[in-house]
Amino acid sequence: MAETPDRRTVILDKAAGLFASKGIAATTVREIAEAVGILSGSLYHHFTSKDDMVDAIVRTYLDDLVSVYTEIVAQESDPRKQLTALVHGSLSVIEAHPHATEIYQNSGNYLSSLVGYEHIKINAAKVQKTWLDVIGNGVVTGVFRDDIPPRVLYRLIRDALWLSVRWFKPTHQYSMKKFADDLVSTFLDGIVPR
Amino acid sequence: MAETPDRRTVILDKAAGLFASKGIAATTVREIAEAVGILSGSLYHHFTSKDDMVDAIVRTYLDDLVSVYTEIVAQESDPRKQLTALVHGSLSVIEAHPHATEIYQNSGNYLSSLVGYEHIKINAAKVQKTWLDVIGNGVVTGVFRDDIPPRVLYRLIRDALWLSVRWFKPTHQYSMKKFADDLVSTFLDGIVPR
DNA sequence: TGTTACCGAACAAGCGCTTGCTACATCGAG
DNA sequence: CTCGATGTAGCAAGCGCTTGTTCGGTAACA
Repeated sequence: MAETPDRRTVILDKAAGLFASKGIAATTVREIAEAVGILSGSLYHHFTSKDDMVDAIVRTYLDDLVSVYTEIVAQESDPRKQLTALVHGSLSVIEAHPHATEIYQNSGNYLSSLVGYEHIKINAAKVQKTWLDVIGNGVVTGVFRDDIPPRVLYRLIRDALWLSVRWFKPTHQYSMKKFADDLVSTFLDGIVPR
Repeated sequence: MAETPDRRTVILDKAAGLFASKGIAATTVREIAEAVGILSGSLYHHFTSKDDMVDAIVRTYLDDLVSVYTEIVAQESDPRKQLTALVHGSLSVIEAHPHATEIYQNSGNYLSSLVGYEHIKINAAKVQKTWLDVIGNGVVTGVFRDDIPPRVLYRLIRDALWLSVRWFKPTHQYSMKKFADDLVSTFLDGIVPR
């Protein structure tokens, strides 16, 4: 166990918080340094550039997400249960990396200009494929409706799910798990009472 | 009919396109000027600042949105039909102001630092209240389920609806109207066949 | 002759990043 | 145990560049 958390980790934490709340371009390296308690030049002992920090944040986040998704599709085969697990799994990743999630959802156009963008694109494609496979499988087996294109269903769920990081904060009365159940139920059963 | 479209309008159009695709902070006034075919300094004959352009773009957009919503709730009383009309109305506003929509959805943290932010906040509150009233009314009258908080339902629909500006482009086979119907149907009836 | 639209050139501020240097901890050789 | 060598972390200063913005001049037009 590290008694003192790694300096590099602290910097990434502070940077992620700033990137998430102000945007990447609007956050200066001087602000990041001040949040950590050092001067801006000293940041470059730990990272080669500002974009290097961004890359490290997003990379960790996406790797975690992909590994969670991989395990879900390996352990479950029923599309309905898979979809439920994907929602719960995604929200647990949001809880683990709230700042990174927000950065990834908000700053897509900045990320696409990064040097390490290939790695991001590959993982993003994996994530999308997972959802499309699960939904497509559900349509084929008849547990999901077939009159709406799977890619449309995916996008609706995807956006509603991931943008919750912008507004949803769990409370005693309304936990993250309850929210996940409600989200799943809304999409599976609809708003109109059955 | 204006034979030559207003210079100011042309500038706002080009600026909105750049803001939407690259982000506001990442777009320079020199880029905007070059897109119009003038020098950066000449922009300041038409606008007092870069933020002034942003404000004009978002202001027009939100005013249009609020007026569309106002007419909908005035002409329709059934919550289910109101919700359907809100979705269709929103998507027509997206078609009319695609760039402004994207700016508003993506650059919230930049907008919140604007001087004219009060006007934005007021209209944003009006929009939210419209949705919450419609959903809340549906819950009270029993046409919408009551086991999920209305503000959660609102957010799920809102995010799925407005983020479609990022990915949905109507085609011959799949029109905007069809997409609107599918989105309404997904939320009202759910993904599982009834 | 005034007004409108724009040019051309510049300005101050702020940006990411680099550099030369110091203080301190660690550690193997004597 | 001691002591020089080495690596780590940070400071202080500033460089080159880009940014939004300003301003005097000018050409076309009414």
